[in-house]
Amino acid sequence: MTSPQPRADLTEETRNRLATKLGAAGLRVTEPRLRLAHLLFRHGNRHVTAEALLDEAHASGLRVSQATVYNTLNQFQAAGLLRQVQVDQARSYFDTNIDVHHHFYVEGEARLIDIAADAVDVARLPDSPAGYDVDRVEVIIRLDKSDRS
Amino acid sequence: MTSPQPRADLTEETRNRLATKLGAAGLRVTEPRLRLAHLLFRHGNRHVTAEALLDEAHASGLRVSQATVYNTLNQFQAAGLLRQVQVDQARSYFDTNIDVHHHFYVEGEARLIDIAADAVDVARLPDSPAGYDVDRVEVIIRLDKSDRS
DNA sequence: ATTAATGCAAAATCTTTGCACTTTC
DNA sequence: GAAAGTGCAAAGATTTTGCATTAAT
Repeated sequence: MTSPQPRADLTEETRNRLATKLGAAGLRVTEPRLRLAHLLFRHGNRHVTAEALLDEAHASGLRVSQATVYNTLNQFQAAGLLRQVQVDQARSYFDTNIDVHHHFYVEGEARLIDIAADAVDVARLPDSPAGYDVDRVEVIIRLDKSDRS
Repeated sequence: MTSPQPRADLTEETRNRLATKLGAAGLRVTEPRLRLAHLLFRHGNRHVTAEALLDEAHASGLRVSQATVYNTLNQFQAAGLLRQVQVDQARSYFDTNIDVHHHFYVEGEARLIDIAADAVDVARLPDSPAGYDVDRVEVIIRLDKSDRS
């Protein structure tokens, strides 16, 4: 029998890396944040809802409250570690990919798929209304299941 | 003194036009729907939240319930008379412009501005994942108030 | 020591729903 | 008169908040 691994693969090295990341973002390094950050960032880019992250945290043995998950997601977003994607009126999605890019979205499946920035060419943009600047341009390609004939 | 106008400028002619529109969309012609449709469609394109429409209805002397406003907006949307725009996790916006077009959005001001389809050039799109078709392409240009230096 | 983070439960928002009654077709 | 719409209030769902306790700087 191997011994239980309450902290999964959160090694000292990973902890240090994440602690640096949090520190650089101006966030205090706490155990819940470290472990949530680990869940979020360990495996490439992903899209996550608050509920999904809470479930995942619990499944991984992390006892964290709903409030902390919401606070953490919002703080990470404010700190630029996550991006919020608005595709569904019901839930918010958080994207660990903070580079400029776009999304496919399949309604009904609640599934987001990243599109690399250079895969879409937004050639021309209208002038912004006077007094306003472009913050960012979001392209969402809404998909339907194709019904073959 | 002129007599009160409980139905504002909802003339017989307008009622007939709207009744035809509802009928063509497969919706029964009822007084609340007719009056809400009038508020929505009388003055060019607009963006409206359920709350705003309810307030407007009450201000115009129409006694409708919140439930009816939500039902009506959802039915109009399902019937293709309105388009729902997802820009804010908090509230849903309904757009009376059902043609292909895009939006500016100013967060914090809860303001949507239409962009004509031909003012944006989405030159290249990635292939959709296998088994899925493009329903529609949505471009949202998020704006910030420009701070002059 | 100060300041911030966390948990818990309650509150706040927006939206939907159940059901009795009314209206449309 | 059958089917659908409406109002009312209650329920649902997601997200936020207040406050006491705990942890980080």
